[in-house]
Amino acid sequence: MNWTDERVERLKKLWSEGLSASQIAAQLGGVSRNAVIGKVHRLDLPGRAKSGGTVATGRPAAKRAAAAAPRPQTFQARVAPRPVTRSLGATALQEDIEIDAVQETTYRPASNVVVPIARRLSLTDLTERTCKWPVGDPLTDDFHFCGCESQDSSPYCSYHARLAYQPAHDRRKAAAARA
DNA sequence: CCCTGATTCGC
DNA sequence: GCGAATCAGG
Repeated sequence: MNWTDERVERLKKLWSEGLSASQIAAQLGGVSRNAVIGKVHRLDLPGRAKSGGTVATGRPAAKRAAAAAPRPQTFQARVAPRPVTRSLGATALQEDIEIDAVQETTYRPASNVVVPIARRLSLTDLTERTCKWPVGDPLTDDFHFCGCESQDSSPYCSYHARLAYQPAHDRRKAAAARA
């Protein structure tokens, strides 16, 4: 990716607004957070005085001569595929529960399901370890993602994973019971 | 481990 | 100039 004037402007703006380098990288796209940080320094923009990082000792001298390191991957984790068949326009978690869990399955009455506390993350705040369960109407600005800690490499937290991946036999039972 | 920014240096 | 590798700190 090329640092066009326009992209540099966006970088300056976002950096001044206090976004982290990784968030800016995600927003600009096509660059790593390292690239963003490097650019920030080259532009001689004011650093974060004291937050997070500290003065590093820098890289130890040459060592990657023979490396030819394989490029890790510029993560392009977009939104996860929609898990459930309905309720795209649901406004809140509670509604998802009613529609998908209560009706579809033979609801277990007193199961100790812990409803996660939504962190209301926006798209650019998602990482590979945050729950990507969409909440709200994507067309309105109250739309956000659950953002809870996701299990293992799952795109969802444990709670939403249960809603997303209902075993076939569960659904069948529910359907039979209804009919 | 997750994240943050900082630095060096091969390209 | 660019940014991956690496470091150091929360």
